[in-house]
Amino acid sequence: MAATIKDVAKLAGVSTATVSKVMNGSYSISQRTIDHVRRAMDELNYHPNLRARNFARQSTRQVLFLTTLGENAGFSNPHMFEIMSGLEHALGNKGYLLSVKDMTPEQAPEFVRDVFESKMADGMVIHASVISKALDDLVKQKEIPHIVLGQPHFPSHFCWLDIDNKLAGEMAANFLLQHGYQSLAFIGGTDEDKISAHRLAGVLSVLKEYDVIVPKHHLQYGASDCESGFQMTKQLLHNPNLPDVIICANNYIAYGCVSALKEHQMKIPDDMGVLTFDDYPFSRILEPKLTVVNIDVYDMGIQAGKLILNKIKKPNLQIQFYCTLPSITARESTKNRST
Amino acid sequence: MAATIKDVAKLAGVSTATVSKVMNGSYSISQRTIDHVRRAMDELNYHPNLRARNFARQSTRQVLFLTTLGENAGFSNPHMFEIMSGLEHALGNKGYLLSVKDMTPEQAPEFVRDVFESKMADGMVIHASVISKALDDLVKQKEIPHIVLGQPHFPSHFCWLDIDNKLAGEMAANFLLQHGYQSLAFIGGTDEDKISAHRLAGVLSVLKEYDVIVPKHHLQYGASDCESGFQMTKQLLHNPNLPDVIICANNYIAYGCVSALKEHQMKIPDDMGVLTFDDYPFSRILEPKLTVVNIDVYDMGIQAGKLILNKIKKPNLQIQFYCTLPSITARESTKNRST
DNA sequence: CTGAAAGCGCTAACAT
DNA sequence: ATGTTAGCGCTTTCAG
Repeated sequence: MAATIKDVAKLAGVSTATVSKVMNGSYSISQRTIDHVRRAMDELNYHPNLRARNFARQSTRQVLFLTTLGENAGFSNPHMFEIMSGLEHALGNKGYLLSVKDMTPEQAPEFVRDVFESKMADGMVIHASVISKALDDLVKQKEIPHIVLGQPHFPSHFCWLDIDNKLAGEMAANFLLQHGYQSLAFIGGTDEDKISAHRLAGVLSVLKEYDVIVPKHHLQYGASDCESGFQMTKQLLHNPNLPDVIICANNYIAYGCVSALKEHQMKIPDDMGVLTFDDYPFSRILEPKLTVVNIDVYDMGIQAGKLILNKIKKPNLQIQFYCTLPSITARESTKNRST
Repeated sequence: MAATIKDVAKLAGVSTATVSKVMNGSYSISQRTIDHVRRAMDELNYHPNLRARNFARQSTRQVLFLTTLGENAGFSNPHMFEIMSGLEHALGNKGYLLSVKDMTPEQAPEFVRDVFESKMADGMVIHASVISKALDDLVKQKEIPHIVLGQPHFPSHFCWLDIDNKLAGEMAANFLLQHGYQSLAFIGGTDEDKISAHRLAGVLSVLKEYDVIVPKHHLQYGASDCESGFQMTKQLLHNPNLPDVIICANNYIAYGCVSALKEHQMKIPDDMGVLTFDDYPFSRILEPKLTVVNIDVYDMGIQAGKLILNKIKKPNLQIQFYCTLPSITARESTKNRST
């Protein structure tokens, strides 16, 4: 049987209260006693029982990550796991443990309520894929410490965190203009693809600022996959009025775009520049390697961890965040044309 | 303040023991009482305090997943997260919660010991990337319920679970021979890459069985990346004695292989067949789509979950497992030559 | 600076 | 079929 606080107390010749104080760093204990207790703990190889501690403290030092974890999630959504890694690090650093729970939006309200009432976790990080109006009501009413990953697509009281895709679009456009590109095209998802839409909005806002006119056909919309990227690029090339660079809403579209350009014997970046968002999964492997506006999802996880810990400490903290700065990685698919 | 078991007992006019029995499905309670208690629970919106329950039960219904979660892990090792998804599902189904903890091999022994002594979790799933001889000793001595994901590269007492890469190699070779291929080449990693080595061993064992001779230069070894795949393929093509199919140890090598074949104007599958292992990340996207021997890592997670739950129930269960059957997905990069 | 003792909320053995 | 009660191991208040 493992040693308990009583054993330590007995061996050290003090009370259990004193042992507890030593463990928790109370100031009112003499160095002498501290040493005694420490020695006793070592000797007995004492490890405090966390279950008892959690119970007594009424806190588990545990944060729950709620998300949809379908089969193939590891491959189709590595970003989520990257966020999770960051989250774990931020929590682990502060002695908190991260737990993961697969969930549908339908199950979420009941589960969240249960977790909260049963004190299973001190706080929750909720992926936007499982939120709902019902969850919003619950979370607000019970004042449940939480952070939502991803901007909710409906008005809500959630405290959330997201990537600034519009800013990413702005950075892309600014970068290209500064490098002497004058005619930008954008191929991306339809309006349902909010990420693509935000990136495009950022691009357009910069172009407008600089009074750059964008011909209608320089904006192509389609599905967010390779095939669609291929088709959209062909559409673009069909019109004699060519852009000098194509901005692809994501890596899959970029893959199709590069294929189409190659088929048309166009050299990248000499005949056409290519820029995309997100450094995954093709941008580093494609020939030529692509210039990207990258988003640091790992850092997003860290931020989420810090936020939820804050929320746990000060539950009345009321924030709605929008953050993580994108960064540009210039590679071979663009060049400096201004020189 | 949330309702406790006492409140429920009082309202239902029974003892707390009875309420507890109702919750835990004891058979010796009359339907009448059950109904009363249930009603009282609903009325008070009672949720049992898990911290108290864990404490009383001396179990947390929680399994810890220990792994190295470096920055970029989500992108570089999606398989691990896919396993994790399967694991979560297997555990969640049985009412267990999965927690995740980043860890170095150096930290692992102390942490594992701590988890075990402190009863923080009922069992652990340990990724092979964090195991060590020290951990093996500890786990054996303390009889800690665990499953290691991945075959240890040293003699140990661990209970582990892995993909049968040798079998995957055998399946690849059998598949190709059955489809009329007669001269197989293999390009893969050096001996350090155990996965590649096992796959090759499987291939060779089948070829030996059928008395197929493999010319030395049909086996190429290099790094496990695209560039190396490219180079190894060029080496292969350099010799006039060409194989009719190239088996690539993994997707990255396959990517380089396909690039090299294209550069040499070789048509796939007409001039040369290509087969690879693992359906990620290029095999479904490359032109042509690749025939693969796939490994169901999600299922591996499920198996791991079932195993660890078994171990938790019956700690003296002594097994060393080797499992998850590979499966073949035939696509465009191979054809049937026997007709 | 230290100790006694009262919980924390639930479970389970035992008694009825 | 149901109730009594003794823990589970630690924290924390209050008294000394």
